[in-house]
Amino acid sequence: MQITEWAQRKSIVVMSNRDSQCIDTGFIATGKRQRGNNYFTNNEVEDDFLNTRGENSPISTQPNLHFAQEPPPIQPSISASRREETQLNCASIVKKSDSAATHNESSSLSAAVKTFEQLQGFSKGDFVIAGTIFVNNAGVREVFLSCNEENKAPWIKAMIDQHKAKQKRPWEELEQDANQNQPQSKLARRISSMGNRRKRPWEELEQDANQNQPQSKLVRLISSMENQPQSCQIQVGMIRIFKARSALRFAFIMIGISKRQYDIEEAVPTLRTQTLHIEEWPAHKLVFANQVPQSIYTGRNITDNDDKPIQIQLIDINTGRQCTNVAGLNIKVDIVVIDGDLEQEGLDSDKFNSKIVKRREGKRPLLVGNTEVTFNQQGVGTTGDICFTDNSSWLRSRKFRLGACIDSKRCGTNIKIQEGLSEKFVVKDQRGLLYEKHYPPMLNDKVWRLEGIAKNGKYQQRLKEKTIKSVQDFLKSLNANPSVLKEILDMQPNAWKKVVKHARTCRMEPDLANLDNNADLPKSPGLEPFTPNPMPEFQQENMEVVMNVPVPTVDLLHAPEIQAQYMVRPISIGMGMGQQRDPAARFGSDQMEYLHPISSLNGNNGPSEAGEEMPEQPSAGQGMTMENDIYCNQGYHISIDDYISSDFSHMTEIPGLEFQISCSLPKNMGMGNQVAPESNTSFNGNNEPISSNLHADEIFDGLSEQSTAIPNSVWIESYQWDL
DNA sequence: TCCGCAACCTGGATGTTGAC
DNA sequence: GTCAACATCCAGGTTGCGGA
Repeated sequence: MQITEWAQRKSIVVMSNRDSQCIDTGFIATGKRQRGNNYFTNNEVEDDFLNTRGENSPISTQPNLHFAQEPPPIQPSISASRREETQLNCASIVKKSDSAATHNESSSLSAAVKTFEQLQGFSKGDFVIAGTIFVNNAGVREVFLSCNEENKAPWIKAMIDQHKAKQKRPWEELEQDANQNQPQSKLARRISSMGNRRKRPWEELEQDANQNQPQSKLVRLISSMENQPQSCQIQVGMIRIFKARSALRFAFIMIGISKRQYDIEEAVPTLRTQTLHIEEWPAHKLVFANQVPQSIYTGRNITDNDDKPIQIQLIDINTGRQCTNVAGLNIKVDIVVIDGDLEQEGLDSDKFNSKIVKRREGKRPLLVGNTEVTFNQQGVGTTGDICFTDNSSWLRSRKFRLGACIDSKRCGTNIKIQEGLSEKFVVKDQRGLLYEKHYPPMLNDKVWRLEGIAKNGKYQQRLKEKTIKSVQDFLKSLNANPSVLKEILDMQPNAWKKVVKHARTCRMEPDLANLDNNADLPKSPGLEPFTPNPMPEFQQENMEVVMNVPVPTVDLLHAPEIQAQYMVRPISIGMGMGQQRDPAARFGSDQMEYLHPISSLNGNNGPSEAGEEMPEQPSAGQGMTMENDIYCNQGYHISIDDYISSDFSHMTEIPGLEFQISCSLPKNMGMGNQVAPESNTSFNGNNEPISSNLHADEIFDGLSEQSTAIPNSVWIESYQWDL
């Protein structure tokens, strides 16, 4: 069945002035046929068509392909009740259509119409339409909707008005003034400079899309309306909704339905009719089964996030299931490089082929190695050793995708299989490994492995002058006196927070001493996040105030008998309103019921239920984890994860909430003289509540600043445990 | 192959301007 | 006065190129 034939039968011009491919066609909405009028239901439309054909057309199995024998007649004005009825019917039709759609929902005609309704404020009930959807090489979908004569004119007018309203920009009038030799206003100068500035990526994209349009959309719209021969009674309205940085770009074209028969090609010689064959719909598609890393280095084998080979599966589009028995098919899949700006949505062979990235001039083939994949009997193909020889920065998208396609001729099959695309990723020059940041950083990493500190950059030089060369040095300085370190770096506040946060994720490994400090390979990217061992037993009688810094880390290195994993987490955090360590005495009996321990890392915040019992305080010999030692007033608590990430923002929004933060360490953990005992602190100052949006770092700064002023307002604990 | 240099790109911070 | 949009500045990140 051809659209041309269908259109001629229905006196509908299906048109496109671009190189577009039809991807969907059918009736979007019709009314219900009743005695005395000529509304059609979807099924009736299909029945009519089949009856006309007198045979079981393959189209009957194709969703969204429902053609009526006769074109919808002129529709009388729709009453409110009729409109509601129609809309209900339409919803049913669309739902049915959607459920049976054999291709991506976002590519379907009904999805386009839904979008159109939302953006333009029209209802399907306002018009009786047939429709078809095309996608051109630029990835823009064009939806052709036909409506009845009666509603056509007001619809077009409304579309134009809305389009004008959207296009109107405040400076346009001033720009016009400037063109008329009026003295330039500041705004006009700004407009002028805007014209010279570098275009933003989405503007370039828009420009590309517009290059397919020799005239503005509105000009074309009006022009086409004026120039169409009366005999055709064709009115064309067009609005392009362009959404920057989004693949959802629809161009809506409304075409009228003529009551008369006419020669389509003669009447509209510049328009091209589209052909759709049922055989063109692919039944299977290739899918990348595992995820390609977001960044890949040249010269490195392409594997997934788990360092396993990339796998490709053959999927039945209709069922969505994997084809597990392909033994009889001689299928070989080629792996190619695709421009990252190609989207899965509306993917077809032409678009796929047009986006294959070739090598740059003078360069080696972009992808080297075994780029041919053979399916096993389970329908899974596995890539061999393949790697990139060139980075992806020279593309506008700056990203590649891997593409999987099948050469039908070479495979000796007529089966059409939709090409597959991986997620987009960046391919970096392998030299990038030389300055890659480490997540998490290691203590013996150079300090420029931290975010915000460039190799040989300004900050590294400043730190170097103060003999801060490694992450370990950085953390030492941070713990001893963060304000001094902050002063040395003299960073922007956000940059400072960023580098501190990154440094605090520092991870230590048992074989630390054996690591090569200058090794440039990424350090164990797949390592699991640090998990502390169970804490040893406390010996409360050995309590000793030792420090005030939030993250006891560096000096612990001098206690080799202590396992590293104790070092990167705070041992205890106290949050409260007073000095006593006994929460009951500290908060008073009236608040006791709201106090509760942090017994897990689930991050729950908020008042606990009344009546919850106070936890027992740690005592000698009692197994206790640090999570059990975090309190605050008003029934809120802070999780260890929050502490690690230094994010107290949700806490500081609580009026009246006061912080008191302290950390304690076993006294034999080698803190030595790094922290002066007199710097033991609290952060409730003069018992004034903290109500501003303080970041953890600011809290810590406050700790230092206020420590000497309130020497006795301390709630710090220390325990010793047997190691 | 490694390294240094320089140019360019990118993103965040900040200031300016006009609309409301 | 506030907010949004935009330009400008700045520093880190990335990459091409040439020399050792």
